[in-house]
Amino acid sequence: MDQNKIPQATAKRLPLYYRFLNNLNQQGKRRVSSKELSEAVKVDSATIRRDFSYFGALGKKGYGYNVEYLLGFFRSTLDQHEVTEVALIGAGNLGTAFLKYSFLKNNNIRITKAFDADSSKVGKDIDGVPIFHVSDLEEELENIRVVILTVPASEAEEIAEKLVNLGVNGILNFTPARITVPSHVRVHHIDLAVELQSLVYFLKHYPLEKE
Amino acid sequence: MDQNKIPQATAKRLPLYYRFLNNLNQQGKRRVSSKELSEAVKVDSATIRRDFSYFGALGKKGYGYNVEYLLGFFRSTLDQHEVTEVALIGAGNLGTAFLKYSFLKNNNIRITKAFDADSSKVGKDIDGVPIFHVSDLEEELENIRVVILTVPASEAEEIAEKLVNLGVNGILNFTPARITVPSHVRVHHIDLAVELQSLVYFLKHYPLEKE
DNA sequence: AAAAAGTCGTGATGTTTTTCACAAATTAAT
DNA sequence: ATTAATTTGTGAAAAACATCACGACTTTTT
Repeated sequence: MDQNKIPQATAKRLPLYYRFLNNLNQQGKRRVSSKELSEAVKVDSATIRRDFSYFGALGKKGYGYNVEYLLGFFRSTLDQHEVTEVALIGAGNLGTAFLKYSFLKNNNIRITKAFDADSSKVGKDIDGVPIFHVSDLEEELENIRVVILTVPASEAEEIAEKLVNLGVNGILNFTPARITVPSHVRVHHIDLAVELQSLVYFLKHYPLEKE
Repeated sequence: MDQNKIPQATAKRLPLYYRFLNNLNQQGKRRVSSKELSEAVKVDSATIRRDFSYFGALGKKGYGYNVEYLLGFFRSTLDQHEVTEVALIGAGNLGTAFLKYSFLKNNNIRITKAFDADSSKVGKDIDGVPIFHVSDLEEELENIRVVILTVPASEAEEIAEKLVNLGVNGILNFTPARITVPSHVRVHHIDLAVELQSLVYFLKHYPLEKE
């Protein structure tokens, strides 16, 4: 579609840069160097310059980057001019955390509908997001193409299949189940237990320098 | 300390393998091939074989891997014989999700204490984990070395510093703040907003094959 | 006006990770 | 017994990613 030349590793960092540039801009900062950015987002400054360079020469030698210009550039690169609607499936603790998570208000992604299997939650809303019953997915999902999946692991596979049939092509999967989907659907897994266990493993087996 | 030869990418996948082997074992399965594993955890089978090979020849040609043997091997590699105590700082929605997250019961990591700034929560417990006030960190944290940080972003930096002073050397940071810590402290960032935004970006710019 | 300091963009290099592809070994089928 | 089908473990190649280091240009200081 676009420039498929941008490395995936770079693409993953773009939202991070974008958020930090927003912060800088709100603080009234006019310019920023790759070194400052590096300290803030904890990414090597050469990596940052390289990342930016995939989009052309965005900076000025001896000066750095103009915050407003860079912000505008990333805003359009990240399609922040249009709203992306997202649905949340599973309004348990984790799901609720997402619905109340104010950092999503920094950008143009909106969770507009939530679904749950618990009838007692249906009809209510959390932070303004209405909750529907999962059996109403077909009628209510409409043209939403991205969902956050925070259901119990045992439900994941079945619900994922239903979602795909309804046209979803992006799933942010927080369940430990590695769901199987057709090749045109993208799934990003965030596996909380794995993250924690892996941190513990690194601590024991990859000791860091004591300063 | 150990074999620092194991690539980090491999180390990150170990807990995933471990969990899946546990499932297989509970299902009574005796043998498994890298191909089956691959389909289940969505990692290329050659990568799995390579990963395993760092630990020696664990399988048998023409046969595959013995589930019980492999499980036992990973159990000790991942130090599952001893319990790792973890504290949770910030018992909001996200923190509560962790406390109730049963998948941590599959392994030997235990969240034993939670802390929050909200006095009305202090003294209660969530799923058996007692909640203390953050001002009592010094007395209560004791010899816990790993924490899950689910506080508001504005508090992150200050609390992280306090934690480090109390001897913490591993932080699983769910706040959008990129905290600054001494070099002997390991921080893994999980940035929910970035993950969601990055998924949306990939969907728009890296279209997948239609089958 | 000149010198010093700062900073980008990028060629080149180094590192890490993934993947291919196949000999060797084992199991299963005939 | 023989043949066919599996499957590992790994050398080698490829791909992806990060970092170094420096010329070129800009800003700041003297």
